[in-house]
Amino acid sequence: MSRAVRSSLAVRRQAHAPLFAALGDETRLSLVAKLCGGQPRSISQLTEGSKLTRQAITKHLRVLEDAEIVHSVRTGRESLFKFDPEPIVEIKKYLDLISEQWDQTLSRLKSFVEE
Amino acid sequence: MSRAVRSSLAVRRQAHAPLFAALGDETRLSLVAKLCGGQPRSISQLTEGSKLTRQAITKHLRVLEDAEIVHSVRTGRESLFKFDPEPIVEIKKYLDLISEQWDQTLSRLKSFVEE
DNA sequence: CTAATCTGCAACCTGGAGGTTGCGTAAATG
DNA sequence: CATTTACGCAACCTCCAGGTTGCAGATTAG
Repeated sequence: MSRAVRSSLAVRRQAHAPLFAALGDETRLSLVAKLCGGQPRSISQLTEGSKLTRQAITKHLRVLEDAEIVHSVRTGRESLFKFDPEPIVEIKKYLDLISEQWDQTLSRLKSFVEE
Repeated sequence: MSRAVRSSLAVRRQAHAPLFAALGDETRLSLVAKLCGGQPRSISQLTEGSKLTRQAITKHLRVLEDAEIVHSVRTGRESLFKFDPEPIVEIKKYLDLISEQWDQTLSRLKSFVEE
């Protein structure tokens, strides 16, 4: 493991854990799935069809908003939530670092066995 | 949003939420970072340098093991934990579905504006 | 054999996540 | 203007995640 990769994993850990946590809930994944379709939706719309209360959905949306996976804009009496892809990209980069580190290990192991 | 993509997001949601949740903790991300280096380590080794108790680390390892991000093998008096890359790959695929859905939206929006 | 090491199990504690209900207010509707 | 709709705030509840301590058993070391 190179020092560069290890430090990348360390430095970004604190920043990324809350992102994973925000996605670590079935209800919130459902909200993300609805919103990444592109069309901004109000809280009431997002509550439709759910077994949960509007307030519960609101709390989940706030969690996603804190993680910046979603942004809200108040328009009139309703607040519209829209998807922001940037944190998803960031998380994928982090996972790529892990995979990369693992692949390097495998290739080292392979060359070791081949000697 | 095509029906195929939407159903993929729905079907896999229940399976993926626990995976994200398992990664949604700084301590566990730290453990993953150590183990994806390739070398299997014992609980005591993984506890070294941490401010937490061995028992706390053990609990975190069990969470990672339930998510199959890590596997343990008891050898003698110590149990060795090793990294398993498969769930990480699975998570990346899921994030790719979300990104793909978002990109499709953008391209539709773009062609709409260009008309 | 004895002592040190590594672990598992169980009890216990605490804070916060996830959920509900109730109420008040602003905005759209008719 | 009266009513419905959409929302925010606050209090409250329950449960479990995350952490600790204590103890006992198995394994290794000297």
